[in-house]
Amino acid sequence: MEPAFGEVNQLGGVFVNGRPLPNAIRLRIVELAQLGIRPCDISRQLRVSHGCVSKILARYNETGSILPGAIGGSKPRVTTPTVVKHIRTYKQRDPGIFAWEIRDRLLADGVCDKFNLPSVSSISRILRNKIGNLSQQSQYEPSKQTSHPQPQPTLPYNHLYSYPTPIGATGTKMPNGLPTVNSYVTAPSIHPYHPPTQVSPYMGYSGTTSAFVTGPTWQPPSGSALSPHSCDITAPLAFKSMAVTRDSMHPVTASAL
DNA sequence: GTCGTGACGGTTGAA
DNA sequence: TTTTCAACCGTCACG
Repeated sequence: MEPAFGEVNQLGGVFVNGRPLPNAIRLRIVELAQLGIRPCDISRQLRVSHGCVSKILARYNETGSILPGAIGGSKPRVTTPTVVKHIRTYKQRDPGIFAWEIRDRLLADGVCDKFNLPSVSSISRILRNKIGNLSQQSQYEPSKQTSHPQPQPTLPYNHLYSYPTPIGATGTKMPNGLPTVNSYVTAPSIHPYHPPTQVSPYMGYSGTTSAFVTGPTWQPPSGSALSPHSCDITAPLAFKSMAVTRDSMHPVTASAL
């Protein structure tokens, strides 16, 4: 894991395997596409594989976000304290109850929905590990809250996955639920990347990534009709805040520094 | 020549 | 502290 130099693709572009392209590049891809430039030309121009261009554009069309998905982590926990509590209750009421019956009951009682319903094996594990050796009082009883409270499990991934509409926090969102491309634009706002001082994997892109926002070759679109999502150019901060919340994903800052 | 897609090797972070 | 696992990434090759 020493991505200081990155790798060079067939087009001569530099990338870091396993890491997302910089936001500036991603943004540039979307911008060029909206200017009517074909993906194959974008691919050549930015030296990004056409598969990647295709993927980023597809994602943008689908989610309205140029940002990559959340890398790493685990699925949100479904065995919340509440769920465990209910399972324990079911078990106490009916010691012979099967895990699958508990599962059905959790669903029927509205404790869980189909999205956060624990698997039978999870329930079995709970019965074995948390309830089987539970004396009488619960470790989740408020009166027994000696350790730190369990992290609220109903939102564990939301903070990561919320950025398909990444600027929702700032309220810059189009009626269709998608942010505008232009909301990401405006040079000073796109500063998630420290300019590659020495050896950035992205120096292969016709200059630094900051060249995309400050260089003479790219004028930020001024809210013309090129955005299918209309033209809100009032959100330079939107991108900035988004970048801040996701700055950990930045290849340069995360890997090369 | 263009584009969509799946395999692949890689990174990441929660459990 | 280390390992495991499942998410994601971009590239490449194929059709």
